[in-house]
Amino acid sequence: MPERLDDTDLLFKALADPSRRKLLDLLHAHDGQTLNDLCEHLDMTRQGVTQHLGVLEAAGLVTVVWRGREKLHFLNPVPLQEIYERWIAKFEKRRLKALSDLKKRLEKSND
Amino acid sequence: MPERLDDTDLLFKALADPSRRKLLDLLHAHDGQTLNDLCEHLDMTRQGVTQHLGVLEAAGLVTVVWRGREKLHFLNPVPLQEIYERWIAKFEKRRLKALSDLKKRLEKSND
DNA sequence: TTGACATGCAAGCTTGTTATTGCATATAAA
DNA sequence: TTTATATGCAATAACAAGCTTGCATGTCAA
Repeated sequence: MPERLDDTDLLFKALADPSRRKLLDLLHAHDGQTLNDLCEHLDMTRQGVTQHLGVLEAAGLVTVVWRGREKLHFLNPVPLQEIYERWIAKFEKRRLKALSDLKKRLEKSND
Repeated sequence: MPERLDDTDLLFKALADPSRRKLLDLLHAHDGQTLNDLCEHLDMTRQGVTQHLGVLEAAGLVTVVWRGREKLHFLNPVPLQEIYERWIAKFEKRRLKALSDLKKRLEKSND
């Protein structure tokens, strides 16, 4: 049976591939591109790109709107914000504390 | 031949596994734990945990110090900060702009 | 209504990842 | 110096990921 993946896993796995990160950059540069637009910048078949976009969609990083026979892709940065809060800000506090402890130690050693 | 991975790739791939994220949380809760300490919280063999820690080390997220026959593990949050700057702050600006555009549109529609 | 275009769906190949088992080595403790 | 502890290294098996090829479908334009 296929393993059930939670949202965090979908998100980090989506980001763990250079082609997908490139797609995010492409959409950041110009939102609302069609599949064909995006394909022109990646060195793989259209079907490969489709699969990557599917992963980004499943992770909630990309939203799709159909216009006739064209599929327009839009970036959704909200999940990135969630990563920040859960996985960066939390660990950042520790880093800042370490710096401040170091500072205190240095000041103390100057006594 | 094995594909050469850049730093960003090592970092995101390191984060793309729930066991490794759990290890980061464990070290965040209590830094400097030995391999055996960490093993007690994961449902896999010691060797499995060793391999995960190797991935975290390669990504620069964990640093190791030997004390006799014990291996102590320390968290390094600096690479997370780099992710923030390159992959979150950048996209966050777009999100804030979208919100501000929405606000302007709403204000306009109230005229 | 025909042909070109934009895309979907699915099978299959190749490679990478995760975890295991088995054995080896170095350090500490009895 | 023997035994237990903490760990490393390597081969392998099971599974997942990435990409391709081939064909199908819906939409637009002449």
